[in-house]
Amino acid sequence: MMLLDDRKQRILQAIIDDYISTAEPVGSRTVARKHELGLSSATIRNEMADLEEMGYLSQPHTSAGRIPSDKGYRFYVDKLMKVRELSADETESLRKAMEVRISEVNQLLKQASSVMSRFTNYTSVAVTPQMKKSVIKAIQTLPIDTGKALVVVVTNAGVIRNSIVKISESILPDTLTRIANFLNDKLSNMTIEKVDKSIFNEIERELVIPGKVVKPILDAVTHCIKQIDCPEVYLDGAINIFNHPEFRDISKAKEFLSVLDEKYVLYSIMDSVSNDRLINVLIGAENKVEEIKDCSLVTTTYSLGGMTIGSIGVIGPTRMEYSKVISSMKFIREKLNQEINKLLGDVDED
Amino acid sequence: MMLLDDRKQRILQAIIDDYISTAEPVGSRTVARKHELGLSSATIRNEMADLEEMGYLSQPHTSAGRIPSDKGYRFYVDKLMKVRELSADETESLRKAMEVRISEVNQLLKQASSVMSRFTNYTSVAVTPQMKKSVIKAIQTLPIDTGKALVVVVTNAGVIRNSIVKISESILPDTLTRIANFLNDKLSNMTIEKVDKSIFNEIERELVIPGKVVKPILDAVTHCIKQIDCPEVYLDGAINIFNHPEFRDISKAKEFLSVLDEKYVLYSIMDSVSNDRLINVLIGAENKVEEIKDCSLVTTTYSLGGMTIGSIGVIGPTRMEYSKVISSMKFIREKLNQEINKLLGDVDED
DNA sequence: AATTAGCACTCGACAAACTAGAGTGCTAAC
DNA sequence: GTTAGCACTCTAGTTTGTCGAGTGCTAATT
Repeated sequence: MMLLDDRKQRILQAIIDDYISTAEPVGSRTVARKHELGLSSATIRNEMADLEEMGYLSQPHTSAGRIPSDKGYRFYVDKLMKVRELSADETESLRKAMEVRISEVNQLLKQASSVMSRFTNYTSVAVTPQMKKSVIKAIQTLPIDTGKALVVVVTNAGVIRNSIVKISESILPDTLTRIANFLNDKLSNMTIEKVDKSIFNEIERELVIPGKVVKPILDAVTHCIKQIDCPEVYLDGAINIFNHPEFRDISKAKEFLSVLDEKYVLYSIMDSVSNDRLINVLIGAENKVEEIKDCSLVTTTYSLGGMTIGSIGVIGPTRMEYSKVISSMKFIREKLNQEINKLLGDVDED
Repeated sequence: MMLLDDRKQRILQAIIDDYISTAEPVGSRTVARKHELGLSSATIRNEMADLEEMGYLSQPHTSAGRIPSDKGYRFYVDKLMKVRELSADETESLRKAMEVRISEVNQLLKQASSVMSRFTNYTSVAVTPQMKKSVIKAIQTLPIDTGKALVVVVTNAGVIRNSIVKISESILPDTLTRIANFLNDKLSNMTIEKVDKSIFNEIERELVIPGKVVKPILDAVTHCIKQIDCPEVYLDGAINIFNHPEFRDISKAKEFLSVLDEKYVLYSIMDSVSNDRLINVLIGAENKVEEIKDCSLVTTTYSLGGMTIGSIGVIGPTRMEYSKVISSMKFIREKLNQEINKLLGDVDED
């Protein structure tokens, strides 16, 4: 495959920069005028025809300027784009926005998502991963009231779930404590994927307590574990899409928003993004969901002790300010990792 | 003020029924044709002119049919509308949709909201109320790991919040239990609005435990209480608005969605609705938020032992299928109250 | 051989002009 | 009190024409 020579690259960059800021197809004259390449429009015209043939640009219709194709954006993001430095004001406001007392990891993610959407003017998504590999740290049962108890499950990733159970009123707090201790012995330090029916059966056999009390508690534990494993999706700044002309058409806006409404679709997209890089960029049809094939997605993940505990992404039109999004996301990622450590740092020890 | 005679009422009803189903301004001919009132279009024309003068109808422009005004809808909802009975299929599918094992009240609300939006094809909002009047049932501290403990607060309304605290590693589980017992003695059965700085100061004075441990735990309790009191807003079916022609205009859709995005605006609307009736209907400009002055809101609340623990609403264009919305909401309300009782029935005892 | 100027052509966006149709208000007849 | 008839109004949709930006090609220039 033919490579882009230096001049072609500069022209491509000029076109994409221009298109990102104006949203209008870019013509040869514009390139010649605005960017000082020392070339006439005719020359640029020829180069643009080449770039189109090579698949980096496309034409909405014959007598319009060119717009970047997915391939064009890909090249731009990988090779051409100048990384934008955040100004002091910007870092300051991001830093401030992340300074909130937060007690659970999910809340932190949610907050980060909100910050990103406001800062970038795009829509932001945050998801918690499947937690199959996370480890149970503690299980506790608390008497709340006559006939009621609370079951709490805590994992090494700082996720906490609880569930109320009705129990016979004759159960003494001590009994509950005994059950909790037994559950802790059996289950703590296990990954949740390993917790299954057979273990519960075993527990039910070994733990002989009069009155039907063990079963409902085990059910509650199961329920908590299911909830821990069940990924959550947070969304922010959905209406930001109305700021971008590509969604002026109502049916486009609807398509986009309908994807956001289906949380599991969103989840599967976020989940399928490979996370081999710090920041991942998925351009246009690189994602498989038809409805958002004109959108790009910039994502990153957070981890604690080698375990991914959440990922966050910004989604907007392919004509996205990649530079701004990527640099702010790097910053937020950093900040978020710090916060997570502050919060849970020493809980984890692998 | 002049009252509507029987014929005017029937004509008004015909017009509104028609407009609700077609979304097109209704002309005199249409009324004469579709609804068998035994009157000619000319007569109806005269009556319509009267109805307009009286404020029940309005004309988008001189040579169009009439559309109902807010006042017209109000009369329709209060007096004219035939209550729609849900079919067996419909009740069945609603009943099924509400059958999910759910452990916390908020989840239940969220589920109800989702069901309503799917069933009605409008957007649904659910909010938890301010919980100032709710009563602390239990506070517990759990050791999770060396240097970490979990603080859990439970209220009579079934709301549970927790917060992680870092504590010195030398604190023994027994000490934690002692602290918890002390907190329970002091705080349980108090309404959360009564819990303030001075009580915490008192506790800090009386509860002498070496090592800085009491303070962080109290902070965590404060944090949990703040969270309990902090209302939450759930949203579902936002894209449903695209099904309705009044939002075909992108700026209208944006206005609507921007209100949904501002959770606190939504909250304040839902909160301000008087709940003196089973089902409340707020039509058009009856709500004070400019952006949704062309929308109506149908709401209801759920309570447990006299305390409101959540409210849910459906929001859509003023041209709403009030009948369907109201009847399904009645059903969901019923169902939800049952579920809440099943879940928390005997926790509460006033 | 690469670059540029020049020119005919294409196409979409926009505005002006026109048409069809639905609905009204009014008057006069029933 | 009700209805038929008619002139009038206004919107939505279509047609037509114009403008301008941009292209591709060819021939001249460096």
